[in-house]
Amino acid sequence: MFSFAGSNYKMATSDKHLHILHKAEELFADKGFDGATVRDIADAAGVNLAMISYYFGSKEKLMESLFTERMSAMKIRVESLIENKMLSPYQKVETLIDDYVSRVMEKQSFYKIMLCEQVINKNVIVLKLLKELKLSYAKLISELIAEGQRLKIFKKDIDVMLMLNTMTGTATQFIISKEYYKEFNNYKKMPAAEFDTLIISKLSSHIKNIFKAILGYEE
Amino acid sequence: MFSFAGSNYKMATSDKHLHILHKAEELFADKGFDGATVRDIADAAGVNLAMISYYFGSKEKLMESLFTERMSAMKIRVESLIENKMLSPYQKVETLIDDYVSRVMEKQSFYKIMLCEQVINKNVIVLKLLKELKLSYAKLISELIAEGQRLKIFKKDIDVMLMLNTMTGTATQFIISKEYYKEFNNYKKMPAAEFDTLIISKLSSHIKNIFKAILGYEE
DNA sequence: GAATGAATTAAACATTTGTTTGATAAAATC
DNA sequence: GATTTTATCAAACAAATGTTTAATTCATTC
Repeated sequence: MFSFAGSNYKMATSDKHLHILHKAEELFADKGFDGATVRDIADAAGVNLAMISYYFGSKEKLMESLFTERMSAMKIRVESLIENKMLSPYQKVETLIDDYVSRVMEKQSFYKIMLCEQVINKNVIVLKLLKELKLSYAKLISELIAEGQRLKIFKKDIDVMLMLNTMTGTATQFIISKEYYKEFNNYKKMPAAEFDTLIISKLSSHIKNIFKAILGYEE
Repeated sequence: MFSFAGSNYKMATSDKHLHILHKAEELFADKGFDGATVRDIADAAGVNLAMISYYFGSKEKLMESLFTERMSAMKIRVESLIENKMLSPYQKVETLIDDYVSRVMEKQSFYKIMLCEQVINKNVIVLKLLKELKLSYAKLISELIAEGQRLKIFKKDIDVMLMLNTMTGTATQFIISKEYYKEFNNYKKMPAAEFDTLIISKLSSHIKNIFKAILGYEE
């Protein structure tokens, strides 16, 4: 029996696997990898302490599992977008931004973890996954930009990685200073869900404007 | 006697205080607050383990001391810039960006720590300092922008905090993905110091261009 | 329905953690 | 120069940590 959301019911092993993973994700985001103890995670997931080692091998490997799970999904989405023949280069850029912003807002916990892991650089497997994602991402976008440059709709001499830094930086910076934003702009009484949709559109159009300026694109 | 940089010489108490603080800063940036142990810090600073508690009271208070020391300097610099009557609003914006970028690059360790602390939000005193800085910063810049708007050199309806997010986000995102940037742009053979000065000017002009677009400013 | 394998458990394990102690050395004060 | 205060140290402390154990329950297979 497995206690979850108040009621008890059986859960497939792979589901339980995921359930633990996502509870760990929340705790890692709130307390950091070293701050969240295996006991915290086991309690939050409603499983016995020993199950963490039993399922994942170790706390470190649990973190690696989380990264593998979350990051495999990301890469596919970007690649399929780039390969879409129906969209112009600028439409691809816009879709990319929309996609990125909504994904960051939806998976805030994971993006917080990514941020800390990039600072600390301890787990070599996580590091490798991050590097792989980052470089392949930059490469894909580079080709996209180059295509736009051939079509003379984008400026020459664009620092792609700096541009991407601005997108990821703006979005991740936002999730860690969300509360200050609320307070400063008097959004404190607004329901959380409403605020989130509002901010997704604000962030998206903000970044799109920036990208237009960087790319020298005019519609 | 106090061992430092290979040789032994006496050091004033307040200097030793600072010396420990800055060694701790490096370790917190590399390993995170929970990852860096008091023993690590004592070893790195070349002092006895017990001296940390003796000087600072606790590991947490050591962190708070670090924040108090580093952040008091920041606020003063911004305020004196804003009050400078010799500069036009846009010149102030440019100086602000130059100032911010070079400070982030110069104090990379501390900005890494700030990033993680904002994610984790554990130490209430650190949290309070961060909030205070962030809001007072946004307020000052808001007034500066409003002045530019009165003079009709800046656009209306500017989301100041989102704009600042872009500046801080781009810069901090850069310091945590510096190595990828080097690799992607084939800067790997360049000496570290040369790369740093290069990147300061690149980052500054990048952010200035973005701000020009956001503010609708033309020279 | 007995036998096999997987899942779950409470307890124990060895380290590591931040902090304190009590003794000693150095410096400052009178 | 004696006394008081401050600084330093090795050792000890209790609590917390990730992991393992060995027993037990559950599910599946024959």
